[in-house]
Amino acid sequence: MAADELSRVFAALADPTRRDMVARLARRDATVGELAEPYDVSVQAISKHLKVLEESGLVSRSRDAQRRPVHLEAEVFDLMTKWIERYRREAEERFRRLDDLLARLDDEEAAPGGTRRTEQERGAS
Amino acid sequence: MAADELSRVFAALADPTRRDMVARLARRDATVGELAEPYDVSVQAISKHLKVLEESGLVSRSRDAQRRPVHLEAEVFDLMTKWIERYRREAEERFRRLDDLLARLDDEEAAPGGTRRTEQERGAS
DNA sequence: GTTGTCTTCAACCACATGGTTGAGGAGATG
DNA sequence: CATCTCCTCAACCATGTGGTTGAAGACAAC
Repeated sequence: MAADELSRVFAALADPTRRDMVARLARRDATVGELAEPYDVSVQAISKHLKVLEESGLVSRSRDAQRRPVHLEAEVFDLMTKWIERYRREAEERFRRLDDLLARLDDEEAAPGGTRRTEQERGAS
Repeated sequence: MAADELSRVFAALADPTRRDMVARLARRDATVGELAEPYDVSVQAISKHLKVLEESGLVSRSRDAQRRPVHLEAEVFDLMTKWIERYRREAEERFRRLDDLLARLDDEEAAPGGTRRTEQERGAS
């Protein structure tokens, strides 16, 4: 998997177990044992998932005796939403421009100037 | 990788080449060849990336002679943003409540009733 | 100091992923 | 028909990922 942060964050959330852990951590911090409890896998497997989440920046760990409380770092979400929203916006603007174009073609069709375009050619759905 | 759609979408975007393709497709549709041109990998590799994007629902392909124009399906972005925003909101509300709690503790400290909490115990950063 | 609890490290395994090359399908064009 | 272009399929390879078990580190508690 690529090394840049955005890739690590997307990859970290591309696993249902890790997404569920993040969902639970949004409500409250938790220890590794608490996090592992609901799932039918070893604690070591959860420890590995946490390592992935930590390396993506989604999660941080402190220390409390033998325990390692896990805390969600929600700011990292911004990285993703900024990326997504940027291209969603571009795609939507482009779609809007296409709407304008189709509307203009409709006008031409209704108006004097002879247009050769048919409903068919424009791909009526 | 897990089979559910959200996992597939996150996984699809966890690769810089695929993210770049999505970014370019936000501006305009493109053929496989056009998409492959900027990258230093084989066309077959790009074809594989497109398969991943298509199976995640981020992209659709039509047909134009031998060409297979690729189109971005931006609605899928909503799946992700909804997931992200839900837990970001929960985490923020929780943070806000913590702020309230700390403010209330400050009040108690300043007011009559003897509280045992010290600045230390609350973990002043 | 020994024991017990929480967690991680290491080695291993099965399988997915991203890349390669080579062959071939689908269609336009000579 | 022959050929060229655009694209995908198949086989292969190296590496990454998610899981396992066993050992061990860090700390509390007896």
